[in-house]
Amino acid sequence: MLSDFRPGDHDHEACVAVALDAASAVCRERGLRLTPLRRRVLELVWRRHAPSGAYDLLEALRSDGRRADPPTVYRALDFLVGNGFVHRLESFNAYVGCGGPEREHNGQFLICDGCGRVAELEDPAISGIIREKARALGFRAGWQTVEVIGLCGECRGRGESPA
Amino acid sequence: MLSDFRPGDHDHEACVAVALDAASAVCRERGLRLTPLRRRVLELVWRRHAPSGAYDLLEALRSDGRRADPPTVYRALDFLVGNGFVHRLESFNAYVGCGGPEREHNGQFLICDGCGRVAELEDPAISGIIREKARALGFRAGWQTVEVIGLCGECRGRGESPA
DNA sequence: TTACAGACGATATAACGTAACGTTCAGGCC
DNA sequence: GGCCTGAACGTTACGTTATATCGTCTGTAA
Repeated sequence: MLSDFRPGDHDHEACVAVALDAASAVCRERGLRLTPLRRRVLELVWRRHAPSGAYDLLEALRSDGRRADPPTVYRALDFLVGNGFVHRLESFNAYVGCGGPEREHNGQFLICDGCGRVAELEDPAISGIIREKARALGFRAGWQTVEVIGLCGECRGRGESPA
Repeated sequence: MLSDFRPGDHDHEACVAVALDAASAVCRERGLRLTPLRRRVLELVWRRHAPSGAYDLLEALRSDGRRADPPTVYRALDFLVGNGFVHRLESFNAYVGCGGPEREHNGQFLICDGCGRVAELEDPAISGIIREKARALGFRAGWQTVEVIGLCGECRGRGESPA
């Protein structure tokens, strides 16, 4: 698992800092430029464990006092998604921080319908069986989008009903 | 498997007709109204084995001479998706006909990057392992979105390169 | 210092989707 | 038939998500 449903009381500042440090390190390693804008967008994405929409991020950038328009945030997201620091959730048109940017991967996402939090798996059994079943039909699988809506443990405990 | 990559030379008219007849039958059974508009949208979706965007469908309705605006096509799609005649591909914001509308299901989609055609699986091994892996994390899985981009057999044969 | 490339600013527009309200039409009932 | 009702549809307006294009700035290196 690459990122878990963090308990509500975890040290979120530390959690964000770790993610930013990891991104810095990876960029240094690969000769990528983690510019202030890109770093800021990554931070904004990480500040919520729930998915952020591009226009939420845009508004946040503007609250920083920065002049920002859609291409600004989309360019930053392109960089972050392209280099594996952030994932896009297709079924939400939204973005979440990646828990393991050090290596390429094709994760699976559990999205809680109660609290909106997201956990990221990278389970070879899942990706493997999908690849195999596809291959049996003559299909060579490239990228897999696996997104599951449901209820996390905490929300089930609180008796949240699925939408 | 609910629908395959049909060979380029299959009898597409028949293929569309079968889908429309199946939908008619299901609607009759369930007391649903397959109105001319809904039927027409379903037909338009089926005329391509590749996904159709809502605005493509809108334009096609207009070419029919019909006055149509976005809510028209979205309402028809809501009906068709809600009752299982059509699936929405989240990663494309697009729609494809469903090969097995008779019963509820949560399929998996193989989308060819070469020709755009889509195959629909309903493989219990895939949905099962996802549900199990999620459960191991305390997560109760509801709806699964599984969409795989890759190359179908025909396109691999033609040497199409993945994008 | 010049040349170059990548990042960003700025404007405009494309693509996808929904809210709200009025009208029409099919089906049931008297 | 005439009336009622609710679903479907028409219509206007708007909200949300994403991209094209071109100009400017800045850091790097010849």
